Amino acid sequence: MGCRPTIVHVAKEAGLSKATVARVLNQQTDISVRKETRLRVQSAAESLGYVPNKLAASLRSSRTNNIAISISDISNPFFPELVRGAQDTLSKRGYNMIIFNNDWDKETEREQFNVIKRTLVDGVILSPSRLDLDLSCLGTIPVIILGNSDAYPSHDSIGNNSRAGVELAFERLHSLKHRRIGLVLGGSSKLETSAWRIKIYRDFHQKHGLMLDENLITQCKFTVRASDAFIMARDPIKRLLKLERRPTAIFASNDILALSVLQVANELGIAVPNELSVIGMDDVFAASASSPPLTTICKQRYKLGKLAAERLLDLLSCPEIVTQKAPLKIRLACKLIERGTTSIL
Amino acid sequence: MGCRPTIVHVAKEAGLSKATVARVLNQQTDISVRKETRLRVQSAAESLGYVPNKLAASLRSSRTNNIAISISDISNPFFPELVRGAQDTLSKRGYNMIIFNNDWDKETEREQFNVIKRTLVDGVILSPSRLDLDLSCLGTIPVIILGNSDAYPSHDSIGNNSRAGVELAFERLHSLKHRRIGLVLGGSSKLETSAWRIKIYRDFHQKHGLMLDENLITQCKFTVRASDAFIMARDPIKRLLKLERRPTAIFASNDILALSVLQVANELGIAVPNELSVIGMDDVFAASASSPPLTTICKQRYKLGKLAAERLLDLLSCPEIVTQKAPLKIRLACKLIERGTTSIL
DNA sequence: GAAAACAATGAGAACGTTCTCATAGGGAAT
DNA sequence: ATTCCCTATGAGAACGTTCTCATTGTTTTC
Repeated sequence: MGCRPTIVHVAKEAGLSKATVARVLNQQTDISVRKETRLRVQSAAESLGYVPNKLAASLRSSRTNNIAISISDISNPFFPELVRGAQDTLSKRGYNMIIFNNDWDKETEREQFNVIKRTLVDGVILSPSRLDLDLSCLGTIPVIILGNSDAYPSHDSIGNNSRAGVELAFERLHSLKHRRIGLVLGGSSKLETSAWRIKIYRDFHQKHGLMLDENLITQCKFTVRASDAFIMARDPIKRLLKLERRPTAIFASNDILALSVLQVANELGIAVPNELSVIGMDDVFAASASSPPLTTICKQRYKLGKLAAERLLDLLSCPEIVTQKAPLKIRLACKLIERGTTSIL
Repeated sequence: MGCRPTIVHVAKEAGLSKATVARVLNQQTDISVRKETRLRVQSAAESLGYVPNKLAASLRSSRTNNIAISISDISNPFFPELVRGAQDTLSKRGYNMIIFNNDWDKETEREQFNVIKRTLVDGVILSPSRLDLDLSCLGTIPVIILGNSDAYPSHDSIGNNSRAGVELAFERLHSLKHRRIGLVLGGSSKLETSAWRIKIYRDFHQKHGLMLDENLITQCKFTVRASDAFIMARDPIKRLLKLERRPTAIFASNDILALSVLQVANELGIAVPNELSVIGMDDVFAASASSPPLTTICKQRYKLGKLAAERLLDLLSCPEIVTQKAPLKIRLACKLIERGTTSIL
């Protein structure tokens, strides 16, 4: 036989109609099929090596069991574990995952939305590249937003409570008697993500009656690839660490930048944590593997993906909850993971 | 209109048949359609907000434009970049990628093969969990094997030339005057991957007339999650570094283990690279971000994924090459990336 | 003993494309 | 004028399922 056997072949082999075969093969336990019939179908399917054609099934039932996940870059250390969390949940329930990388590019993302719509996925897990994204072109596909933004009030969103996490870092450094704390940021200060961090930084200084030294705020270039960002951050960090009154502690807005701080400090002969405390953010694998291991604010990446997937599955199995209740807004708590890069002044 | 418009709606709107609409929308430039007709179709499609249904198209044409990639674990630092390389190539040509994680588990992998077959992907990029894998159940789907094994002689395979890479590491350490070189391996010595490394280690000693000290061979437990492997490796590594005659240099079979060496050495007050040289393997992101940055044998992960995808696309666009020629076997060269963890004795 | 209910199966439309073949119209060749 | 060919379009089957409705027995009910 040239091409693969279809349900019709199985039906013929078993001497039954394709309707009956379908009933057996779809395990619809509620529908009545004689036991003997069931066995006849199963042995016919087996002997022919029948494998159902998901395409045809999807076309007819308009359920594909495919989920799209749109992120900025799978090779950015932040994402793999998140994806894994989502995927473990999805595959357990028979869903496949299609990944899209948008490289933080609005146009790419837009084009991918079109692809997603053509592809007819059952749902989308979306880490938006920007806050002003038009989701309408996704139509009625259920979407879960990753991130803690309020830019999508009508969608479910699941994120980390990064603000509280950042405050946690500053407070910890303060309790360790640090009073000159550097802030290392990725991307321009005009970006929303940098802006609110600076605000928290200011509020922190005000709250504790500390003088704020603008020189301690360091902006690093934003780049798509993590390894590039790591390199590009070196110069501004070197400048920061060579200030005549250099900071005694640094908070970096992600682990990649924090690790860059560690490396530059090492090269300049500044001992971490004795002469400089460093706190990063995300708890990427490389953070636990540095020497000394990086103290960091842990975002629950795996759980983030897991919860997003679970919520999506809920929406799919029971669409009423979409309209019935207000959209779900989850903010996962960030934890301080104190490793080897922080010490009392 | 409740549901999305189909090609029939567009045809009606444009006052044409669906055949003509299909001709226009599929950009078949070789087929003749009047310019005016073309425009009429396009404006009709636009005004209705028509989005083609890929499912139906795939069912009819039996081309899905989906590629499956089966790897052990996307959250293992080795894979994201590889995946990215494949994906960049694929998406440029209009293919989507579906990811499967098998967690090194044969049963999981087998089950996923069934899913893949149901899903009707156009091709598979496969990083096999074992060497004795039965690929026959994938039927006639084109498969590209990732890895340098010869276990699949009839399939195309693309891998890194790891053996040459390992030799490179030993030779480099030798040229730096190291004569007591430790070997840190992941997984049991019975595993094929460990076995051939040990063989190279022995051959290296023989070639240079060095005495081989079995105590310098350290096996670390194999675990699925990289962060677990990193932790579990600490004890055996500590034992190695506390030997009365400890090695002056260490080669670890992957960066995760090498970083673990770095961390333990740091804790024991052993200065790297002055008192201990370390070479890892893979050039994972964390390797460049450690302090000092890790000298490592670089596997070309992005290129690996890219080449696999390109080859797959070649097979798809021109199936004859499968049968015409012998299977493609590519071994990408490994390079030594000398960073800060190696120095002359 | 007829009607009703139920269990088990079959027939065939529908999903939205692609693709093959047919057909209409118009110009060139004979 | 007839034939031929070429261009532009249409008609409708096919892809392999799911799903609705119909049909056939068999059992239960009054």
